Amino acid sequence: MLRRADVVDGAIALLDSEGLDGLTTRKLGLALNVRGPALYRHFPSKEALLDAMADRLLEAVAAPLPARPWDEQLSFLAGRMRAALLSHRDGARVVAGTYVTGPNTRLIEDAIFEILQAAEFPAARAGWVAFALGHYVLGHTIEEQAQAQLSAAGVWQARKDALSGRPDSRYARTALTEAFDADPAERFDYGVRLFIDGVRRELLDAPPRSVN
Amino acid sequence: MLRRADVVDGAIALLDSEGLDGLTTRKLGLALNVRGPALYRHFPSKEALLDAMADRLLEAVAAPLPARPWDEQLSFLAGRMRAALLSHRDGARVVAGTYVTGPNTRLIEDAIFEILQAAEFPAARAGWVAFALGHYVLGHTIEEQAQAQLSAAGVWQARKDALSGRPDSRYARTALTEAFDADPAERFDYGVRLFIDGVRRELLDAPPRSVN
DNA sequence: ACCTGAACACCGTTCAAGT
DNA sequence: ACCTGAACACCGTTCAAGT
Repeated sequence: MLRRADVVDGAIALLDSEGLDGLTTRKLGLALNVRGPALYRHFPSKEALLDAMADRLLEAVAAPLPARPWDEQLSFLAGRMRAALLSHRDGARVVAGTYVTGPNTRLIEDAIFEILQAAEFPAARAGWVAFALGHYVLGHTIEEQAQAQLSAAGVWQARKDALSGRPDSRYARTALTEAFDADPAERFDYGVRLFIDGVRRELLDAPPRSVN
Repeated sequence: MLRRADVVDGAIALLDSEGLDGLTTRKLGLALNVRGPALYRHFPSKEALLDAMADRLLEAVAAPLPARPWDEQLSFLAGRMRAALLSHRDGARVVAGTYVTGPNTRLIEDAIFEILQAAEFPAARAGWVAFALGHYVLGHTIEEQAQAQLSAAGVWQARKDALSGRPDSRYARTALTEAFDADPAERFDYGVRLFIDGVRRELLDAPPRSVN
């Protein structure tokens, strides 16, 4: 008998082999030794299945954090989110497609709030920080996976080639080649660091009156 | 006779009325007084059309910037990107779907490089800054539009209601309600500011040796 | 209770044929 | 040169019928 969790797991496995555009109810049914319509016992629509997949993809992110200073924890968590979204083909697009609101999203938000609270960051802005960080991670991973698809074809190299024969300034050429050739993980961490530096400055600007 | 630019414009108009999922070659054909297959004279595939739409959506962002300090210019540009992606239904998803590489993307990148060069920001990291900012904007607008869809249904309100009856900490509840109720534009600008503060710190840490 | 077969109303894309 | 009609190989989803 088919269990709901098996459907989600099977869907994520099929995502890896077929990609998001190749993920159909018929193929998923066959992979689970069932016919497509049987899936509708567990999910009212394919969209609902995608929602469940998105939450499943974020599961590992909600694990407990090592004890560290707040800035390292935030950076660590961002890295974990990125790793989770990249761990399956089109993972970022799956999560971006649904407005994420599953249980794991809440757990991750709570983790960020605990970090910020420990750092004595104002509660009124903690949600803004959590959203901003999440949006950065989402945007970055979407583009990383899109770029990976294009690299598989030759499009990426073609764009790099077009670069060298351009009338751009030396500054622009340096900026672009350094960005294209960089290790994506390093480029990602750099953005996280800029962001966290901004958070730190916010802490210094409006120091919490912890002595009251 | 059908011109390529008319197809792109018609597709964006249809995007507003039907949404990305309702944008089909058949409907677009009819809206242009033609049958679906006629579109293949101008685009080798629907994906190629979506690429052209993405570039078209970013057109307004590439306009010249007012003379201002670098940080205001960066913030202004980010706001313009956001406005462009939000100006049509599912605009962010259209841009996220394609790995953006059209002419307007290049113009926007160049604009950022000019801003950073004027601020004497190191060329080797300018591309990283441009990408990071773009990824934040993309992630934010995707979620903004997804949230807007859910608001149209009642899902958003439902989640807010679920919030009040939760055993969360006071800190988490404050953080979440402040994030949900905030003006999205303000929340967006806050994230941009964190980010720009990080860029500013980078400038102070490794000051360019402009006097050589 | 759980699943299937057949059907409905669609898709993107191809291509011979029309004008 | 530009477009259409018809067709191909699919989709998500519904639902009566099977077991």
